[in-house]
Amino acid sequence: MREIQMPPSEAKQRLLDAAESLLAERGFEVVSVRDITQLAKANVAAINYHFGTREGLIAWVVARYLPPVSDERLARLEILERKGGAGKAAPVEEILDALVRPLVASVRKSGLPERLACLLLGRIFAMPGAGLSPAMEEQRRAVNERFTRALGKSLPAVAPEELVGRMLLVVGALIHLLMHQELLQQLTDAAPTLEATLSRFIRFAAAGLRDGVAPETTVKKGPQAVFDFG
Amino acid sequence: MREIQMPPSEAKQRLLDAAESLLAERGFEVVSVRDITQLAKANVAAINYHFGTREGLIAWVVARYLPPVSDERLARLEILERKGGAGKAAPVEEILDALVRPLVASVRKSGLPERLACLLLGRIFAMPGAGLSPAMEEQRRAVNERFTRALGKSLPAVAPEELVGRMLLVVGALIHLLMHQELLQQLTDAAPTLEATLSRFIRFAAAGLRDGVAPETTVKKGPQAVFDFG
DNA sequence: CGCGGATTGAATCGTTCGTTTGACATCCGC
DNA sequence: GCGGATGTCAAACGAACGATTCAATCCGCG
Repeated sequence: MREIQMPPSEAKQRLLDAAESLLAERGFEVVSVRDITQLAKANVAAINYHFGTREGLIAWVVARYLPPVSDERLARLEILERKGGAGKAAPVEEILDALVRPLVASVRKSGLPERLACLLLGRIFAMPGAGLSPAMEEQRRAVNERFTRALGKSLPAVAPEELVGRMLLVVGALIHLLMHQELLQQLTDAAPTLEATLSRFIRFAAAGLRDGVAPETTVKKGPQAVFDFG
Repeated sequence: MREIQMPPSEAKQRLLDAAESLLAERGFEVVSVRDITQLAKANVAAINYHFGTREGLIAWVVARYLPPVSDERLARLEILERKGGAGKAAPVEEILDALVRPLVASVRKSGLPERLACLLLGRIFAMPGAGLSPAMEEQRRAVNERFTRALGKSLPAVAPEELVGRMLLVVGALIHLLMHQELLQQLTDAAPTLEATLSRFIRFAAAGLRDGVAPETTVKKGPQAVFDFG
């Protein structure tokens, strides 16, 4: 046939990249292996060769995004707690910052357009119990538990069950924000940056978490923006 | 053949009920017409006969849930505003109550178990731009706009774009709550009622929406933003 | 050079998808 | 009773799905 051939196994990378884009754009359930191979300019068999099954490829995509975010979240939280010393509880805003800032790091690091990267992260966090590998599932659970405990220390006046209930709302708000951030840019005239949007999320979530607790019993962060990169 | 035959077009109702359960449990994208007809003990062709297409059936299911909720939401909001009189703005909590109470009414009215009904509502509100008919889409948009304006009157100190951003978070928290309410029942020992959970949502959302506002502030003019959250 | 593992390609597997067909059953106004 | 709506049924349609096969090709290494 005399056809030139691609360098070995760049196809694997192309498949991962193509899968990333398509899964982000359309969702995990409606993207077919043929969609992916077509965008990646690869053969249908390549997916099964490199990743075993379609689910295997999806697991690879998730594994490229979720663990770095989880690790950095935990690392930031640990730094935060160390900084405060033994008895001190960190301000709610800073804990939420540790939860959220790894997301923008992940978005920037990925080669994807900001919109797609946010969509992908949103979809990953929105699919608990459906498709995530047990390891990823456990990791996500551990991070949630860790942050809930940390917030509990900063909000001793909030009963543990109440805190869990509020955290469910916090996580939901964050997921929805990630998946529909684009709406903000067409609803408002100006196009807010991702940092500004997440900063608003932090203020909103902190206010919600703190609801009903007397001001003096909570460690508060100053009024300055959490996300001031520039 | 001598086969008994079902009463005329009870099958249509059975198909709707079966579709409701399955769509709630598994999601709109992964339920096949054969899944539905099997649960409904009906023939595969019945779906196309009664609803035209698979999407037609889904539209019927959505049309059974969404419009009543939207109508009652608007009705409650109107009562609220009438009650307050011309210049008075309603309390934030009462506006949020008008937003969520129709949900529990819909859950109770539906024949579905509470868990499934909440799941279905959550999935409906979570799929903006994907699958909803233009009429439903517009209805949802109108409700969002209406409530955002009402909240803007009660929170004149919050800039309109800021309010839109916060509403995105409110809606996200509500959707996530509807879809993962079950988690609360296994994370906490006690099983909170739907009303209690939604009441917590109201307090949380009100606190988040009110963040940073002094008790009394000046009234600002709202812009002509189009309101469309998920 | 030639061997061998790694990778790709075209073709095809069996399955499931949504939809359609046409025969058959039931009901109702005439 | 008869005939046309109204439903239901088994069967089949073409298309798309994930996965597999197997020969062809590439590349490092002897």
